[in-house]
Amino acid sequence: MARLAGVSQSAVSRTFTPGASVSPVMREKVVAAAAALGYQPNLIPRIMATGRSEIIAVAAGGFYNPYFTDILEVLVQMLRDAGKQMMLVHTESDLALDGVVSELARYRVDAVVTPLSIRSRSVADALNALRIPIVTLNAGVTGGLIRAVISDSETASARAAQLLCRAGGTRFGYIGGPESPQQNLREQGFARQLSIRGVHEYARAIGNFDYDGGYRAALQLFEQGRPDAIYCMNDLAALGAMDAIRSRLGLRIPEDVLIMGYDNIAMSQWPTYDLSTFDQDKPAIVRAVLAQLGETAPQLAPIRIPASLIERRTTSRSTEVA
Amino acid sequence: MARLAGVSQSAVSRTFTPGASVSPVMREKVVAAAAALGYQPNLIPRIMATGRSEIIAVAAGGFYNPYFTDILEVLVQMLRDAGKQMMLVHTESDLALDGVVSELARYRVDAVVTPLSIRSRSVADALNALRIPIVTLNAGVTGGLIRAVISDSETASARAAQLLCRAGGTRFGYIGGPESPQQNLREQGFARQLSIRGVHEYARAIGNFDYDGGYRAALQLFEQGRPDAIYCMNDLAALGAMDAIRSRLGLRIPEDVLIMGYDNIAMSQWPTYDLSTFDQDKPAIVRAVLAQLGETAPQLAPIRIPASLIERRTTSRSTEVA
DNA sequence: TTGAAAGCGTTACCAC
DNA sequence: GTGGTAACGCTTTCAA
Repeated sequence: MARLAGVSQSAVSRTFTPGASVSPVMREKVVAAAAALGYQPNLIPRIMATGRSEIIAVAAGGFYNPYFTDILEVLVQMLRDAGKQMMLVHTESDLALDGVVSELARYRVDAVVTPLSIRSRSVADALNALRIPIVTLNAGVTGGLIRAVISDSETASARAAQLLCRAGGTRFGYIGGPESPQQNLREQGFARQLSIRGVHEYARAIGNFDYDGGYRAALQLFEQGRPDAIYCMNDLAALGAMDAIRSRLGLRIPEDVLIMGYDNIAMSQWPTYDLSTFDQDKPAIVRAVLAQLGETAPQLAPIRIPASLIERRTTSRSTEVA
Repeated sequence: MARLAGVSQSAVSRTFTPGASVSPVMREKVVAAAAALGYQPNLIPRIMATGRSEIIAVAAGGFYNPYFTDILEVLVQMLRDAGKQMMLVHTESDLALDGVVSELARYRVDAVVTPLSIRSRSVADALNALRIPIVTLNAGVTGGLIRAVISDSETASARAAQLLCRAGGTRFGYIGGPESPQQNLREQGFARQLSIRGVHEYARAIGNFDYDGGYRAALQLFEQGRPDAIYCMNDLAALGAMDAIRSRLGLRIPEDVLIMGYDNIAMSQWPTYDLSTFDQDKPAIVRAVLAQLGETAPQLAPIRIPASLIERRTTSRSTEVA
């Protein structure tokens, strides 16, 4: 009610609306009054009047994975720079997504961003029915209001196969996660490149995206044979695998076993691990997400963000130099 | 406008208000109509009418520290269970807090939760002036609308000194973080217990709460002397210290150096580290925060949540058994 | 450029 | 137990 201190509410509204026409005199009066009263316009009625909240919801889970929390941090910062607020909800599976989104809809959030993969057409349909734009940071079903920004896993994974071969790998292993689009893309990219190079077989084990999963998967891999070059679909699992290989199996890395991950989480560069991996350009990913938030026309294809190879000690076997 | 499908808006409002008096018949009619139209009450006008948003804001930084993201995860889940939403904003320093909170105020958030320590009276005053309840997960200035829920650092740190002595430590070291209330409490608790045990000197080095800080601090510690028992104010720094001690200094843990941390982050139990530490009971902490959100009377003293000792290999020297 | 007035979709209060 | 009606504090449209 800052309008007691000057003129009409229209004037106040206009001074606080970016591109409105107010005379300098008017604006000055209003600003002075606002400062005196410590007045700040309430955003709630604005949302009601305009239908836009400037709130972006993020539905995420897996906070144990530094990759997700890194993305979350970049996202929360860039959203704020873009003048938007973030509402955060915890969601473990895409199956729960439509429930979460419909709840969020009641707050009139402008869009939902999620690292979850939308795995089925039925979930996608339920989501589209809610009429809220969704940007997923994962491969999966898209179309309608669902858009995707993904890491270019196939290209990177082919590169991994290449590097492991060059570094002297001869018996390959792959540690993946539960069935999911990214899991499949990474394994395919890896397998294809291997087969181009004449390697048509490799051991595989499925972990759970986390450290323990990688630890167990590595042991399984060695029950099947004696791989000397392992590609893991994410760093956290790779670190678990490294520990299993070193402490449980008593093998050396990279001398006995080469290993690579994906994500470039902070721990991967700790000297104990010094893991070769692919860096996902988080700012680029988030920028792409923000750009998608502005778009309205259905997306033709997911935006692919290239990942860059980070070579560290786990792939630098001396034979390479020899 | 589900009211086209039955009766008055008051009736609709009542069916969607938990403790309201509606006849089963009425409720049935409304629910049916809502289901048919896919109607869900818009929460924005409700906020405007009631003044309560059921939104709790969280102002946090330091996502690189798993302790914070663990707390965040528990918080986001429990808030939801309590029927509230979380708005997340990134904030590195308490100095920025009043700016952030006043911005949040425009969304009519019910309260702000932050792991940041409110270090000065002037920041506290500025915050109180905004008339928004604040719960900090850290020691510091409280009073007015500012409440605190903290880990009982002093007791735990005394316990650390005790354990390191019993395990055979004779020359002590402490790795802390930048000046902050928790840093001081942990160092004091540790130092006091040492001095009770007749140890009046210890080496100290200041890191930066993170891995690199701990790594460098450990090296500094060993430039000052040759400590054989080190207490770190948090796990992340302890892990950095462990790597420095092992790879750079070539010493063994626990044979040559005992070490302890605080927080019990996931990585501390990885076999490579197997770090003794203090577990902060995150659900208990968050429950206490939620309880504080309901309180209105000024808080007399910060709520202290005990931390429990987790003994692992880094403090189990064989001399202990001897 | 400015002011008046009508909405926005709820809740809250008051009769019935 | 129910319906009517006045807020809530903005934006928007329309005249001046």
